Amino acid sequence: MTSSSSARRTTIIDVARAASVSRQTVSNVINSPERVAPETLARVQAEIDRLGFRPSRAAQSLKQERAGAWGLELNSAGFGRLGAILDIFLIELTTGAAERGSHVVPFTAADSAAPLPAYERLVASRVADGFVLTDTRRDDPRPAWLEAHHVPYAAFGRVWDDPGITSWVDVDGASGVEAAVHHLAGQGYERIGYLGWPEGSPVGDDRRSGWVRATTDLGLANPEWQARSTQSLPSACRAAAGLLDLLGRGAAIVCASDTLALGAWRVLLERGLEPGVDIGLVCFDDTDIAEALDLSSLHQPLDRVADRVLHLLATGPDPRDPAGGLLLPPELVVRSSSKPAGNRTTRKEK
Amino acid sequence: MTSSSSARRTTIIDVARAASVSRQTVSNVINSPERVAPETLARVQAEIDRLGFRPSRAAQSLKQERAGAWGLELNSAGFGRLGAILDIFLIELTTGAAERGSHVVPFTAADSAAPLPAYERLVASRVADGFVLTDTRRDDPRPAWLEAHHVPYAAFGRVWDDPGITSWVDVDGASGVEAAVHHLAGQGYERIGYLGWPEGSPVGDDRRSGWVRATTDLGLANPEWQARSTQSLPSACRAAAGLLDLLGRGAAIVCASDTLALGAWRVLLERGLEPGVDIGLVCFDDTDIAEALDLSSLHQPLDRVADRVLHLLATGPDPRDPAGGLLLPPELVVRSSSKPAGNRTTRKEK
DNA sequence: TCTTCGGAGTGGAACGTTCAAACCGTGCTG
DNA sequence: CAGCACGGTTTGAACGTTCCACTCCGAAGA
Repeated sequence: MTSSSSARRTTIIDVARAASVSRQTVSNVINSPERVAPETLARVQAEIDRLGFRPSRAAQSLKQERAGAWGLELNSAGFGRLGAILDIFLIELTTGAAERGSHVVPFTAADSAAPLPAYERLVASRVADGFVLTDTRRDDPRPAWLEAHHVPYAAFGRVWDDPGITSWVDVDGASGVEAAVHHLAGQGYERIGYLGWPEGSPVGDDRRSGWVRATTDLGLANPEWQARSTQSLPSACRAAAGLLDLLGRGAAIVCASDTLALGAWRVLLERGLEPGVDIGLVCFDDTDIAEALDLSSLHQPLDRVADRVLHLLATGPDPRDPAGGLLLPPELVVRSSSKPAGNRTTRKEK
Repeated sequence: MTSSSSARRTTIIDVARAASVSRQTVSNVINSPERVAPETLARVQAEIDRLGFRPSRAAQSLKQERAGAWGLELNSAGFGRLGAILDIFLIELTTGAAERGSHVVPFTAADSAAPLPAYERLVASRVADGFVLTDTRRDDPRPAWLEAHHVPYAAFGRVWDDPGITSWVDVDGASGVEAAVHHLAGQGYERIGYLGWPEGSPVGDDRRSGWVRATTDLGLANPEWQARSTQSLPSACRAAAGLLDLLGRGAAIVCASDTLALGAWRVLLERGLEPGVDIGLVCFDDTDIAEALDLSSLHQPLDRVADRVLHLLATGPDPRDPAGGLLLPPELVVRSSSKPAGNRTTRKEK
C-alpha cells in the first residue's frame, strides 16, 4: 500500500497494536469470534479491514501442522484429451475448496506409471494434507499406499480394487445409460444399439451394463447391436459404421462417450443421415462437443461430485454408511439428436 | 512410516541428531551443498534419504517470506470450452514449476468481471508470490493493479493496454496464419479464404492480419474471401457455408480456431466435399479436435510458453530487452486436410 | 463472607526452517 | 610470533501464527 519497497506486510501484531488488544484476541476475532465481546469484536474487525490484514497461510500451516491444501494429480490421460471433463472438475474443486478455506495444488508425476513418489513428496513436505484421486483404475496403487500412510484422500471414480473402501464418489454410468435407453424407447425407437469401449475398462463395462439392463427390461435386447471402439476417432468411425449397417435407419445409438458420438455423427453425415431424424443419438459426458453438435448427452454433475469429494476429505468416510461410496445419477440433457422417432421426415436414402 | 498414529514427522533436527551435526549443516546440505565438506555431505545425505526427510514448505515459506507458488486464475471463459488449450498449458506450467521447486495454485474469482479481490486475497495471505495471467484482453485491470502493488506476474498473451510492459509471452498468430497461407499456396491452392472472429478481438485481429499480409505478398489477396463468426458451432457453420459459396471447390480456408474449423468441416461433409481433396483446410490451436478430424493446424508451443513465463516470474522482465515481450511462432502440423491441390480426385458436385 | 464459576482477555511457548553472526582450528603472511 | 584469512561448522534469533495455561473481574451460590 505504501510506495516504499521495504514495506513490511501487516501482521496480526500490527492489528493488535492498532486496536489496543493482544495478538491472541485478534486471532480469536478471526477464528472464534463468539469468544470475543461484541464491542471488542467490532473494534478489532474495523482495524482488520482498515489495514487489510489477512493471516499468513505459512504461519498458520506451520503452527496448525496442516497445509490447508489438497493435491490433485494432472495426468495427461485424463486432461486435455478430447472430451475431457476433468478441467471442469478442477474448476468446481477449486471453487469448492476456496469456500472451505483450502486450496487445490495440482501436480504431475514424472513417471505416470509410478505416481507414488510424487504423492510422497507432497505429503513429506506438507504441501498437501490429502489428495483427490481421479482416473481410478483396476490395480491402482494409490489407495492402498495412501491408506497405509494414513493420508486422507477421496476419489472421483470408484476404488475398484477394494469394496471396503468407501471414500469415493462416482457417476452412475449404468443407470445413466439405462435412462438414455428408456428415453429413446419413449421417443419411439425400437432398435437401440450401443457403441462402447473395448471390454475390460471398469467404467466402460459399467456403462454398457446399463444398456443390457434397460433393453432387457424393455424387451428390446439384442446382443448383436453393439460395437466397441477405442477413443480414437477413426476407430470410432469404423465401429459406428459397422453398427449402423446392422441397425439400419430409424434406429438409435447410445454412445459411451462424446468422442465416440463424434465418430458416429461423422458417419451419419457421410451417409446423408441426420441425427435425431434418421438416427437417434445419445452420448455420455456432455462436453462441449455434445453441445456444439446438439447431441443429447448424459451430463455428469461435477459440481456435486466436487462438493462431496471435499466433504469426504474434510470429514473422512462416514462410518455410519459402510455400504460404499456415493453414486450420483447423471442428468440426461435432451437435444435435437433424440427427437421423437415419429418426427422423421422423408429423405433420400444413402 | 511407523504404525503409530501420533508419529511425528521427521524434521531437520531429527536428521541433525542422526548425523551428529547441527541443524544448519543439514540445511546447508539441502540448500548450498558446496559449503559442506564432502564426507559430511555424504553422511548427512544418507540420513536424509534413510529418514525420508523433506523440508516443511510452511516453515520455509514463513522464514523466507515467499510462498514458492504462483497463482493461476481459472476463468471459465478460457477453461473447459471447446478447443481450449489452457488445460494443456496448466499441465506444462505445473511441470515446469515443479522443476523450479515451486507450485501452481489455481483459483477462481467469485465475480469474473471483478477478479482483483481474488488476487488481493492470495497476495495478502502470502499463498502466491505472483501470478500467471491468461486471457489478457483490452482494458484488463490486472496488469496495472499488479504493477501498482509490486506483485510479480507474467502473462500468456500480450498485455495490450501498455506497450511498455514486457512481461508477457505470446504466440505469433499473424506469422502462424501467414505460414499456413504460404503452405496452402505451396500445395497449389490459389483461392485462400479466411474464417475468423468478429472484429475487435485483439487475438482475432492479429491472426487475420497474417492472412492479409500473406495473400498480399503472394498476389492472391481478395478482401471478399473472408467470413466472421463467433465460437459457437451454428454460427461457424453459417459463416463457413457463405465463405464456401464464394470460394467454390478447389479453394482453401484458414480458420482462426479449431472450433471454427469444426464448423467448416461439418459444412464440407454436408456438401459431400472432402477436406484436403476438394477444399484445403488449416486451423489454429491444434487441439484434439484437429487431431481427431485429421486437420492441418497451427500448434502453439505451450511448453515453451510455460517455460518462458516461469522464467519471467523468476527473474522479472529482462531490462536489456526493453523492446517488448516474446512472440513465439506456432508450428504448422500438416495433416490430410491440406494435401496438394493436385491430388483432387473427381467427385460428384454438391 | 467466602468460594466458585464463567466470560473476557493476556503472555509464554512452540510449530520447522533459514539468516546472520559467531566460532574454531589450521596454515600462511609479515 | 602476532595477526589474519579461510573453510567448515555451530548458535541465537526470527519469520507469524495458534495452542495452552494463566490472570482478572464481577456475579451467583453456599
